[in-house]
Amino acid sequence: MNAEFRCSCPITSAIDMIGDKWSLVVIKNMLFFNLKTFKELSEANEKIATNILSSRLKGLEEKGFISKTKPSNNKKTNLYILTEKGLSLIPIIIELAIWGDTNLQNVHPSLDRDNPIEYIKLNKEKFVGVFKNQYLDNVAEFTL
Amino acid sequence: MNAEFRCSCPITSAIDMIGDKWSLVVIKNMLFFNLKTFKELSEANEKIATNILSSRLKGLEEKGFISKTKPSNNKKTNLYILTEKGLSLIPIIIELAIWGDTNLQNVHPSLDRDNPIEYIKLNKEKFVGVFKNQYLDNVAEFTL
DNA sequence: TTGTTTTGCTTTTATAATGCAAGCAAAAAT
DNA sequence: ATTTTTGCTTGCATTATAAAAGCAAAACAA
Repeated sequence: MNAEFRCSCPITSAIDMIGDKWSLVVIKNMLFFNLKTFKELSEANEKIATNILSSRLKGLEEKGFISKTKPSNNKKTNLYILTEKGLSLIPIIIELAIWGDTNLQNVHPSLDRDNPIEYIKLNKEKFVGVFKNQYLDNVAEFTL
Repeated sequence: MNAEFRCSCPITSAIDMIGDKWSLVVIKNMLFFNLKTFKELSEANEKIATNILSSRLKGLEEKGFISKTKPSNNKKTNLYILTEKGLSLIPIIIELAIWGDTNLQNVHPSLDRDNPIEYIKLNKEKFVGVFKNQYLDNVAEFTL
């Protein structure tokens, strides 16, 4: 996962940065399911291999999307928290959610539909803020 | 590029569908630069290898994002045209453009900035329609 | 009409990304 | 003091991407 850029196009460059198979999935699991530890992330539905998770967490930290901290009461467990830069990806993730929800039901019958996407469509901008604040609330104790 | 799905999450499933290194790049070049032939697509800035382009065009056609036609006056050249399903990816592509434009300048000094992204940010929904209509105008002669 | 290009690929071989299984040390729990 | 958990790493298999060459049919130029 080398972050070289193929050309000067911002779209292609965004894909070069976060367009691998796992980066956005990890960030989504942190954002929507409040997963924070290696264990939690490795047990998410997507079943990422631990060596890949390890290398993605390293990469995401180097690129500034997440920060790694230890909780005061535990010397083993690391907490991975989204930074502002990580949260800046919310609009992309929301568009992926909407697109998947509206376009994939036919080819993917078991796709989750018990989600609030119909509401999100009505006011995307608002929900970008909602998800961001929800996340910041959730991690507030670790970022003070 | 197998379109199997890792889980039932619409975000992860969207990435499974269009999250490889090239699919969105090819679609972007069709959409914004009106590239339509194998030759034109292979000569775009990203310099995709012809074997990869070939396999992506096949995959995108199978998945319904593009359609392949021959112009009436030429028996050799194929024209690849975005379908409605292909055009449904515009919101994702626009978010990638905005994100890349606002977040990548520091790490990618030669990033294009002579683009209308500042305007697009002001009214994303509108520009989704603008780009779609612009494209449909451009390919009208081939889709009648 | 006979070369010569062009187009749209395929084939081959190399490298990089991802996946799977096992292993392992430090910390935490019992 | 022993077992379990956590957060990884290592080794190897598989898949995806890349680079280069080749090639037949169509289009073009002479």
